[in-house]
Amino acid sequence: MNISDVAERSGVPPKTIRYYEEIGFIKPDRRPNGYRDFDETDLHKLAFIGRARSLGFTIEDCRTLLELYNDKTRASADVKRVARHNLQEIDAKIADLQTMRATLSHLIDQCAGDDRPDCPILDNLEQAPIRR
Amino acid sequence: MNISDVAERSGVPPKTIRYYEEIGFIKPDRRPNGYRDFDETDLHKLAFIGRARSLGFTIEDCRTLLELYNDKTRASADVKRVARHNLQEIDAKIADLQTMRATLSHLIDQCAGDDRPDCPILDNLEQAPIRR
DNA sequence: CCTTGACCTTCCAGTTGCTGGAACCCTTAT
DNA sequence: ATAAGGGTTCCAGCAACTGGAAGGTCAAGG
Repeated sequence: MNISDVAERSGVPPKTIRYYEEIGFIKPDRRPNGYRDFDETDLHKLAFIGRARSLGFTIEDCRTLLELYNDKTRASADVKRVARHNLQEIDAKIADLQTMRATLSHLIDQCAGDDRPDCPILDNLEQAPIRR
Repeated sequence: MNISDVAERSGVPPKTIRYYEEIGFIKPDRRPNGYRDFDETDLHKLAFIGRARSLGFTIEDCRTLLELYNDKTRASADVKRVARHNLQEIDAKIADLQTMRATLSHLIDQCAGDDRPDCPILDNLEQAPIRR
């Protein structure tokens, strides 16, 4: 299979596939003309990584998951642990954004939004940043 | 004021302050020995940018906000517009993360998390990625 | 006067996860 | 023969810093 076929079928763009080869996720064969030749296993792996990425797993998470995926004797508990960790990170990001949202939304409500120059948003931004 | 003083008082690390100078946010004086010499205005601007960043404004947003901040005749409506746009982006990110969270959380619930190798999480990851 | 340590400086590289573009080769159809 | 549409490599760049190396400066202590 050529790269554009596997891109279409896996949903991962060619550029990204080359990148995933570069970082060692897949090792497709090469034809005599230098073209990459993908098999069904490559296809599965790419779809797997693509889906994991779209669920917010980092590249390093994917590396771990891919090992577990390749190891047919792994315990589901190991996978669950990685997934739980990812879920925690997602929750932390959501909480962070919701805090931001509350503050900003409050500021927007306070601002008249007219032609006058006085603006509570700018006034508030003069405070020290929120440390994290 | 030296860089570490202004870093402490503004809450923005020295490295980041140098970076902000590089991209033109501030233009502190220089002493004969080459050290940067910050005044109160620099301090205010740095705190302003730091706080805006912590509220999810991008660097480009900050550039716009800084102009509005410097322009004492600006209309508060202009500031409000930038802030509203930022709020929309934050909402979009939250929605995205919540979708991820729901899918992942569902998968985790489905997974026994024991010593056996069968795992609904891995099975599901084999599906095509979520396109966006 | 010398040393020590805490500052400060610049510059280069790395982070994350790709993405765009240039320059070039290969294949297939007309 | 040629043109379109594959494929290849390599280099650069995005955001927004952050770390580290190599070196200059300053104030205090022995």
